[in-house]
Parts: sequence; structure tokens; C-alpha cells
Amino acid sequence: MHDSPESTRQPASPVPSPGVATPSTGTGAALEKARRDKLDRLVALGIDPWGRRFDGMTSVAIVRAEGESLDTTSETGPAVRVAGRIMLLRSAGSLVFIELHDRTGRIQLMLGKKQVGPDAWKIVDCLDLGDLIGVDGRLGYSKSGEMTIFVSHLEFLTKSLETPPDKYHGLVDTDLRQRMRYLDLIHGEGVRERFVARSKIVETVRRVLTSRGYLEVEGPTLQESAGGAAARPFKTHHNALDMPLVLRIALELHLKRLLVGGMERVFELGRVYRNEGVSPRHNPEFTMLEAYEAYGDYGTMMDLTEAILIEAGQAAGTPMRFEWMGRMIDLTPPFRRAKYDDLLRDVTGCDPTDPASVATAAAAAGVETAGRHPDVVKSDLFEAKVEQTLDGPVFVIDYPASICPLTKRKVGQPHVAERFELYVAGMELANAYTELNDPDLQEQLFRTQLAGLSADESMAQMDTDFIRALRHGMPPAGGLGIGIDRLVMFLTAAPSIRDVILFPIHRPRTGG
RNA sequence: GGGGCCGUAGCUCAGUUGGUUAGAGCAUCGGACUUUUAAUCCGUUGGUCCUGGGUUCGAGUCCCAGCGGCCCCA
Repeated sequence: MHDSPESTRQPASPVPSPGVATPSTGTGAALEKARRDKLDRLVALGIDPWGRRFDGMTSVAIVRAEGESLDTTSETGPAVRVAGRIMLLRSAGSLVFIELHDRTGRIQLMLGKKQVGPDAWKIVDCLDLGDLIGVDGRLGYSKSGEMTIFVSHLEFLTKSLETPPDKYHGLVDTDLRQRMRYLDLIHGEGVRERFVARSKIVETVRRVLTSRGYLEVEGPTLQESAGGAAARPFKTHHNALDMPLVLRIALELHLKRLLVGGMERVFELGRVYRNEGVSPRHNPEFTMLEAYEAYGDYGTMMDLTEAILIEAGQAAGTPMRFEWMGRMIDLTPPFRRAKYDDLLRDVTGCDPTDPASVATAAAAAGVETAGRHPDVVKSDLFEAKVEQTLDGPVFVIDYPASICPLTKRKVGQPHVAERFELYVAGMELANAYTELNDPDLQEQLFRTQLAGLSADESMAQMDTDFIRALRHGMPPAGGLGIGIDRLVMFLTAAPSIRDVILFPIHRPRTGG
């Protein structure tokens, strides 16, 4: 159901927009009225202010490439047709210069009153910053040497009713940039490029995996219980089945079921949800890659991780050496491999094999030790002191087994798990195991709640169907998880995860 | 959860020790201009100073609470 027809619509009736109120008074309303007046004038001229299909145009990037080879004094190059948004508009009497944006770039247009004729000139009078137009013209160069399309035909495509941000500074407020991402994409320096890079990174991750014989699959996001990681899930409810459900926190347990099912090489690129804090490195919903390869181990996954990082970096245009978060990063493979215990000893000076020594170092670092399992204390100490020192990329390998309930133990070393985490600039980027496939040990570990770990922090969540699957025989395998958002942060040198998520979570805006 | 910083016009920002009617640039509107580059020039319009209390003769400014954001810590 629509509201009032065009002729009786209210001039400044505000449309509720997400997050930000459309002004109903003051300058905002006056600015909108000016645009609606022009819209009315277009309608009076018989022009549809909302446009129609516009075929046969060339992207600005291709037009620009063509223009590079032209005589730079000519105004009469080849005929071109482009469409896009008006970003700048400079009027010199009966001559108007426009900077037009499309997804590939920016190009100058020149419209002269004589050149376009009196009818089109009436349309030019109705143009505002932010409007979408299509033009035909000759490609050439203006007197001041700027590549320019000398317009012979103008087609109005869409009116913009809102004032764009400051044409020089753009949209600066980080809050507004994220709530109104569409504006940020239009006006923000490098914003669109960063999300293009994200798309290329995801595309490359898929290509690397599928070229190695991996099959892309989709597990359930609605689950009875959330397993595969230590995190608090979001709770929801299915009405028709009248059953409580949670949103998945990891992809792991269902992908391993597929290994049992003989799929052998599977991956999923999908959203997971964790009901936890928000920070420059955490968003409650984020994109995760998990990949599992039968008959491999965590070493297989190290090779795969390197391949993904190198190739995705190339796709995103990431240099092999660059600075991020104030640290120098060198992507040259092979990445350093360092044992968990060795790092802990080198950084804290404790003896990692001696719980008392670890506890002393932990206490000195302000880590809670009383009544907690030694490996939980060790893990907290590692987080507190070691992580921040890891410029990386570095594979931290061989973790305390008791904090890795889904991981196979090292041969002859039951207290060491075949696990690695990849760190860059003190941030965890990837996590991989030689997967535990012993159903009896898995069941036992699901029942083991370590002292000092809350249920939220524990991966010990019984999944009896998963155990049953393991009992049918899961091949020995390597498994890998990569946080795609963090990967994009890293490869595009973004300081915050909110810079690489199009619509990060926000509290609703109320009132002022 | 604790601490620090921030919120002024559609956008980007000033606003002194608490003191007259809260300013600028961009944008808008009107005017000049057929080669501009954030065009320029002349004129013009536009405010819930985040919200609510409080102190004060007087609050954008000081205090308290709340809302929203950013950062650091847990």
C-alpha cells in the first residue's frame, strides 16, 4: 500500500531511515525542498525523475583507458556513452562541468548550452549533486588538459533527494559512515576499493580450495546446541516446532560429519554468531572459513594457510612487505613456526613444563591462578604476555592438550595437541588441528570441564550425534579455520574489523 | 564491567575565564561568467549546541544522570 500520489505528496514528509533521522525542519528540509522543486520541474518537462534502463554504456575506467591514447588538444575524439553519479558540478554560465562517478572511476563531463540544445539545457538546470545521469558525447580534452566527455545528449536517470556530504571532506564521522555505508561507499576515500578487495579475497579463498579438490558445502546455522568453539551463542526459537534453537558459533562439527560421509575435502565459507563483546577485532557476526582434508594433518593445513594468504594477498594487491598496526609484516613464505612452550619460556622466563613456575609467572602478570587448571592458567598467561609480541605471520604450534578437546594428541606426547594458531600483529588469524577422530576420547573430552573455565569458555559441549558419527569412522584429517574479516583487515591493512564489514552492529539511534 | 576522550547547521569544523542576538567553509537559494578542477566573485537562507536535571543574575561552556560513538583495560 502506497501513501499519497505524486500530486499531493507532502513536501518534507520525513521517511524514517535507519539510524539517522531525516530532518523535518531547518536546513535539511530546505535542502530537500530545493531538490523536490527540481524534481517537479523535471516531471513538468515530461522527464521521469526515476529513470529507466540505460543500455550500451562503457565503464569510466575503459573510457579513461581509451582517452589516454588521444590527442590531448582535441575536443572531438570517439563517441562514448557513460552513466553514473554527479559528484561535483561547476557552472560557468552557459557551460557546466560535471565530475561523474561510476563503480570504476571518475571522469569529467562538459555540457554547453549551445552544444546540448535548449531542451536538454532545461534538464541541466535541474541537476543536483548526487543525481544519476547518462550521457553521450565525444571523448577529448578540455582547454586546461583534463580528459573530458563533451556531452551531446543527456539522459536523466535518478533524482537524489538528500544532500551529499561535504564535497571535500566527505563523510568523516565513523558512526555515520557505518550506519550510512551507502554514503561512505560513494564518498569515502578507499572504502569501495577495500570492499572490492574483500570480494577478491573471498573469491581467491574459494579458488585455492576448489582447485585442490575441496567441495564447498553449507551446514546448518540453526542448531540445537552450539559446538565447535568456546563462545556464548545467540538463542532463538522455532515457532512451528516449538523448539529452542541457537545460532552456530562454528562450522566444525558438521563439516567433520561430512568427512565421515566420505566427502573427504570440504569447506564452508559462512557466517557464525557469537554473543560476546564488540571491539576493533570482534563483531558478533562474522565470516568464517573452515576447511577439512581427510588423510592430512595440521602440517597440511599450514601449507594450505600459506597458500591462501599469499594468493589472497596477491588478489587484493597486498605488498609482500607492509606496515600494519605499527608493525612490519613480511608475507614471504615459509612463515616462522614456533612452539607454544618455547614462546612462553622466551617471553616470560618461566619453565612451561613446570606448573608451579607457570603459576608464578602468571601471578606476576596479574593472571588469576587460584583453583584453576594449570593449562587454563598457562593459556591465560600466553594471551596476556606472548600474543602481543607476535608480529608474525608466525605459526604457533603444539598447544597444551587439555585446552584442545577436538584435537589429536602428538604421538608419544599425550599432553601436547597437534594444533597451530597463526598470529599477525598480535592478532589470531587462523586456527588449525590435526582432527581428533577417536570417538571414545572425544566423548570423554566432551565430558571434561576444566577447573576455572565457565561453561561459556569451554568447548566441552556434548554432541552425541557427533560422537555417533565418529564411531562410524572419520578419516584422520587436518582442519583449518580462518576468520575472513580479520584476513581482510590484515591484507588491506585496516585498523578495525568495522572497516571491513559493510554493516557492523550498532546500537539504535534515538532522539537527537 | 572499569577508565579516558568526543557529540554545535544537511556535511566539515571554530566557539577564549561562564557574559550581548552561537560563527566559518561547503551545500542551498538569487545574480555574473562558454574551459572549470574543492571553480571564482557578489548577495542569501539555515540551529532541539545529543537528551533530561542542577548550579548561577546568566550555561554551547561548570556539575549530575542518561543516550550514542571512539579508544584503552578486564
